[in-house]
Amino acid sequence: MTMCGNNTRIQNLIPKTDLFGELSEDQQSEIVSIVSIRNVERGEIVFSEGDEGLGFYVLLSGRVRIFKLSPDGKEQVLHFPECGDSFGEVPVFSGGNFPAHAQAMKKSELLFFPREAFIQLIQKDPSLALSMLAMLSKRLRRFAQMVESLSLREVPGRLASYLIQLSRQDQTNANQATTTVHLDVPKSQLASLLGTIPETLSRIFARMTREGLIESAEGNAVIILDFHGLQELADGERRLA
Amino acid sequence: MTMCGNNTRIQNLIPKTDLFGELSEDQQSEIVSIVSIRNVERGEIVFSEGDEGLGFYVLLSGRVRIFKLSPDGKEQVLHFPECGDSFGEVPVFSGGNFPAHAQAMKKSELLFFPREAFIQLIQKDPSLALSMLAMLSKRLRRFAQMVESLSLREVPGRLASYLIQLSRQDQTNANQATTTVHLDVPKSQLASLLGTIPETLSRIFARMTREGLIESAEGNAVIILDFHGLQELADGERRLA
DNA sequence: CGTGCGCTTGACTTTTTTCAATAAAGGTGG
DNA sequence: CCACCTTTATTGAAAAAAGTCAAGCGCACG
Repeated sequence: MTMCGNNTRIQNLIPKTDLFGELSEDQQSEIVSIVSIRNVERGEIVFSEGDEGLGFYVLLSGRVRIFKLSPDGKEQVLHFPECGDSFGEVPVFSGGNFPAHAQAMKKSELLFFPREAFIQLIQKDPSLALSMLAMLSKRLRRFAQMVESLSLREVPGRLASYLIQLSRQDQTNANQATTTVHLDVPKSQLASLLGTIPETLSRIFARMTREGLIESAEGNAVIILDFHGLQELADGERRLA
Repeated sequence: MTMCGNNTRIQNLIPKTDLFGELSEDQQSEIVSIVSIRNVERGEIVFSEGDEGLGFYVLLSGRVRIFKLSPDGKEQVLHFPECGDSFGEVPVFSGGNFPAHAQAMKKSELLFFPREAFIQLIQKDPSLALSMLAMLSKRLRRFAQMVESLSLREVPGRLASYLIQLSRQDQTNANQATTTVHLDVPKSQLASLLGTIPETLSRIFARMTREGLIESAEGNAVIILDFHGLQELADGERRLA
């Protein structure tokens, strides 16, 4: 039920996703035939925790956050899908409802995969199943990491890990004495991803600056001075004053 | 390379697992042909975080804990597989190493599934893939719950949730005014599962007792008096003095 | 009948959150 | 282009939650 123009766009983007990139052209057109596209505006809720999970999504463009909400309104971000990543798959395979909320942080394009049709596709095509298993396994690994991080490390260590991780992804040379990384989300959202609040995050950036680990954290740019020091923080071998 | 006696035992147990219960007899014997059995003693490490993941396990009998270790020796339990549950699947599908440690808490019997052979099985048999997707999805849901719990709720709320969950599983009537639940792990391990330490857990049991939410928590038996009060604690609508 | 391990309790410290106030930044409409 | 307003970020002071350290109890097991 998608328009022709959309189908062309989908056909161009499907091959770039982890999930479908390795499929044959025939298989890819089968995918195209079951998906629909959904455009969402900044702030729009894609789905809420507890909604019936009739299918899952793939992020084509824009930015979405997946998060939990506590009774008193505090938020914990579970993850930010990258473009090409799927989200909301859990109820597709285990039934029931979405385990978390999904909200667009800016205008975004999503693909929607209806549950039944997708399961039929998997049954015809084990390699698709393996791709999905790989996707869920990676997520599981990151969640395990997150649990460890929340429980076993203090906020400075979690932030240090995050900065190191970012600097690895960033094209700039991670072994330079001085490296600039660019936060891909507002600091308030980063706080929520790290399991803390903006005030605490702000104070820790300030302490890191005082100790010469970073030069500054202004706007979304963090200038790293002491890579090795950050690594020690992340490993719990060092602590901030 | 398993002995005949073991094969019989495996054949009896395979049908009881979530993963393989719905397969045909032919498919089940294919499973039997690739697995090997592994017996472990109390305290024995099944695998360590960072080990190469050459396959995954299914718990047949006994008890195993999956946990993370911090540099300074603190532990966070990720989960306790039930009999019939698989664990250590992540590297099978996403490659790389085990994301956590697995240790037997008592003498246990495990099935080992070698990676390559299992993947070939999946390729022949999409319903096996769907079972595994369901297993990983359920785990993902529980991990998301755990992250929420660690980040958004205090220890009393986490413990209350755990007790309520236990009482639902327990055969005894959950709507009785007074219900006794039996902890299936030592309190020190429960503390680690809840992301805290034994001292804190102990103090919270004491506070719950003082407030009349439970009558006692002696040994592994917790006698619940005020089910509704626990629910309020879990939902953050109430706090301990 | 010790010995050791798991559990409990107390006093104290550390980390993080809460509350409040202010400053800076970004977008909108006059 | 600027004034305004909302959102986002920072900083301080105080409170709360949980962790550390230390000591003691009780029960199981050798």
